[in-house]
Amino acid sequence: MGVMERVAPRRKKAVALAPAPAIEANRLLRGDCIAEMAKLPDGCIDMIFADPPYNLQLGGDLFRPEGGRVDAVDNDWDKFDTLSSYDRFTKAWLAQARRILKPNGTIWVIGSYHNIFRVGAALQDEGFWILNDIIWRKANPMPNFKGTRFTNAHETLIWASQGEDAKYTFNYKAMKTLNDELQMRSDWVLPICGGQERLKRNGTKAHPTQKPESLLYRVMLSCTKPGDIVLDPFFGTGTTGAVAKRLGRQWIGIEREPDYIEVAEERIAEALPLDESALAIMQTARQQPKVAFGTLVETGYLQPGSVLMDSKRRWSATVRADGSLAVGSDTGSIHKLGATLQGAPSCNGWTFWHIEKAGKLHPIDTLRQTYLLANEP
Amino acid sequence: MGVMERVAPRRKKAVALAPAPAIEANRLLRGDCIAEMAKLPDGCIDMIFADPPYNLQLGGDLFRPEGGRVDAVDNDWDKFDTLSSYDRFTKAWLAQARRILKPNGTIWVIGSYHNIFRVGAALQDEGFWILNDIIWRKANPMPNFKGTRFTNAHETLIWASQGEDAKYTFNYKAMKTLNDELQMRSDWVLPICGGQERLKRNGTKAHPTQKPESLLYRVMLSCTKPGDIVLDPFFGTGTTGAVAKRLGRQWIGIEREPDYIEVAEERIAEALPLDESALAIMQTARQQPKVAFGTLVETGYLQPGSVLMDSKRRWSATVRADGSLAVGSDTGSIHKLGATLQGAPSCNGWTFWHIEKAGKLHPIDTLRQTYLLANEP
DNA sequence: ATTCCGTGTGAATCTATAC
DNA sequence: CGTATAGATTCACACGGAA
Repeated sequence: MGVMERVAPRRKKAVALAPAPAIEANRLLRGDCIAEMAKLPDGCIDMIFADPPYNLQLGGDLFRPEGGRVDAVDNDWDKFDTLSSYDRFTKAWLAQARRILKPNGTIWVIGSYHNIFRVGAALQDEGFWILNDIIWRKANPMPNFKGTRFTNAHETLIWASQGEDAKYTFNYKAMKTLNDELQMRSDWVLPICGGQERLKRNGTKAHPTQKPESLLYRVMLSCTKPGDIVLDPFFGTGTTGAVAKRLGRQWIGIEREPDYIEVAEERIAEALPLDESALAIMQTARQQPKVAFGTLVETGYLQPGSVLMDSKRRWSATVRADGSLAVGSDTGSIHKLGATLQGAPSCNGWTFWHIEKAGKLHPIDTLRQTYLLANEP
Repeated sequence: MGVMERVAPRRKKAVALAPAPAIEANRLLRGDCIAEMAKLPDGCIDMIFADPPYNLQLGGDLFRPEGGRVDAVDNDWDKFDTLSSYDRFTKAWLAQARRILKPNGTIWVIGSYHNIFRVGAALQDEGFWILNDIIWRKANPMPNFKGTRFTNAHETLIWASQGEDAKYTFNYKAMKTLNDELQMRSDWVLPICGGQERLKRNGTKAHPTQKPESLLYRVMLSCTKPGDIVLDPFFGTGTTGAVAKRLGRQWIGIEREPDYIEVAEERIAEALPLDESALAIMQTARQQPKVAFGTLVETGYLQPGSVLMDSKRRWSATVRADGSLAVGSDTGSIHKLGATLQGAPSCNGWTFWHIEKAGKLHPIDTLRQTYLLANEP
C-alpha cells in the first residue's frame, strides 16, 4: 500500500556541541512542570525521565469479586477534557523537554495504552528519534476482575534521542552484565512497587502510581554516566531522585503537589549513595581503553611468527612484528585480512582468528581478555 | 499537571443494531486495500486483523558479526516519504475499516515502535475505543548485532472496539483455559515464524514479514465466534485466512501483490479445519522463568557492596551496581568471574558464590528461589 | 535411535574517528 | 562536507550431517 519514492540511505552526521551551561542540581523545583522547565537554560540536561498523567478515563467504581473497592487513580491531575487537550499538554511539555535536553541527551517517557500512543506520536512529531520501546512486564499485575479483557499486565516506556544522528550514551556492556551475559532485551520483567518500598502517609499510599526503584535503576544505569544530570518533570514522590542519588547521578525534580513534595524530600534525604566500588559498572567496550592487536605482540602475549587459523583451518596467517598478519602475499590487520579472505565487507578478527594450544583452537579474543584482566584497573 | 474540568463518569449505552448485510466470504480480493474495502457495505465484518506496513526507515545494509548480510525489509510497499504521508494512509484505511466493521465488531492492528504510536493515535482519533494493547514477546528475536540499543524483542498489537459502549466478543474462558487456568495477560510469548511454517518460493522466503499462525490463532480464538467473518486488508501470504479456515471462521483477504496472492491461495487450499494433531502444534510450551543475577540487585534482594564468597572462603567478591562482581582488579559476571578465578572454562555462579548469614554460607541460588516465589505469577 | 556440532536466519530505524 | 580506516559486534531455534 501507499508506495512512495525510495528514500536514500541516511548517513550519520556529527552533532556540533556547544559547552553545556552549568546549573544547580540535586533540588526540587516547586511548580508547574512547563513553567519550571521554561526557566532552565538550553541544553543543560543529560537525561529526562517523565511519568506524565495517563489520562485514564476510568468509569465508575470498580469492585473486586470478594466485594472490596479498587482504589483507582481519580486525582484531578489525571483529568483532561478531550484527547486534543491532552495532546496540547503533551506537546507543550515535550517542546520544553527537547529544548533543555543536551544534543546528545535522551528522554524516557512511561505510559499505558491510554496515553502512550499519543505521547509516542508527539515525540516523533517534535523530532525526537525513537531508540527503543520498552515493555515493563509486571510480575504481579492487578487482575482483570470482571473477566472482560486481557489482564493489563504491562506498561510501555519509550526511549528517544534528540535525532537520528545524536551520539547517545548506551552502557551496552553494563546491561549485558546485568542480564547474565545476554543482551538486554526490550521486555523487562520487574515487580510493581509494593511492600516496604511503597510510601505511605497516614496509612494510605502517598501516591497512586509510585514506580518501583528497580525500573529507574535499570533506566538510569543503561543510558547515563556518574555525575550526569537527570531531570524528572513529574517528580511525584521522587523515585527518580532517590535512585539518582543512590547511583551517583545528579537530579532535578519538578512537582507542584505539596503532599508529594514533602514525601519526596524526606525520602531522598534518607537515601544512601552507593560507595564507589559498588558503583563501578562494566564499561562499554567503546569506553574501555582499546586493546590493539599489536599491543598483545608488543607485550609478549603473542610472539611474532606465531601462526593463527580460522576455526575451520581454511587459512593460516603469520603474526608479524608490527601486529599485522600475512597470508601468502596478502597482509593487513586482523579485521581487514579476515574480511578480505572471506570476501565479506567486515569481519571481527578477534573471533575469526584462532591460536592452537594443545591441539585445540582458541579465538584470539581470549588473549585479549587475559590481557585486560591483568592490565586494567 | 494540566488540571482540567472533571469529566462525569460515562454510562454504558446499548448500541442499536441494524441487521448485518450478507456478503460473500472466503475469498481473496485483488487490489488496493482502501479501494477494495470501499466496495464492501457498511457493518458487514465481525473482526478485522491488520498488519500494515511499518515504515521502517532503515539505513544502509546491516552486517552480522561473522560477515553475513541481514536480509532486511526493503520492499517498496514499506516506503513512505514522510510521517504525514504515513498518517494520511493510516487514516484512510482506518476510516474504511471502521465503516465496514459491525457496531460490535473489533479491530486488531500489529506494529513496531516505528509505526504503532501513529496507528494507535489514529485509532483513537477515528473514535475506536482501545480495549488492550498486547505485547508479542518474541521467544527468538534477532539480536542487536552492533550493541547499540536494547534488543528489539517484541511487537505491539492494539485491540479496539467501535466505541466505549460496544458489546464486543471476548472469550474469557477460552483464553483462561489456554493459559493453564490463569487469566490471559497482555503479554504473549510466542516464537517468530520459521522452520516448516515459513513459506518459501524458489528457496527464499515468500514474504519478508510472515506472522506465526500461533499469533493469529490466539487473536481469533479470543474475540470471534465460529462462523464470524474476519477481514485482513493486508493479507500477504494469507496467515489470517489459513487460521480462519482452521478455526471454522469465514475470511476475506485483500492483497495486491500477485506473488503473495499465489502463495496465499495455495496455502489456504491446503489448510485443514482443526483437528487434534493441529491443536498440538499450536500449543506453546510455557517457558521456565529465568532470573538474571542483576535482577536481584535491582530489586533489592541483594545490595550493591555486599560480599560474596565461594564455599571454602578462598575468594571474596563485592557486588556492584550493574550485577557484576569485583575481586581485586578482576571483574565480571558471577559466572565469568567464578570461571576466571578457578582457571576453569565455565562456572555456575549461582552455586559457586555464597552469602553469609548468621555466620553460615548460603549459595546465592537460594536468593533466586526466594525471588521467584515472591514474584512469579 | 540419539546426541552433537556446524550452519543459516529472523519487521533492524545497528560505529567512531581522523583527515 | 565526504571518504577512508580501524575496531567492535549475536540469540534462539531449525535443520542437516556426522559421530
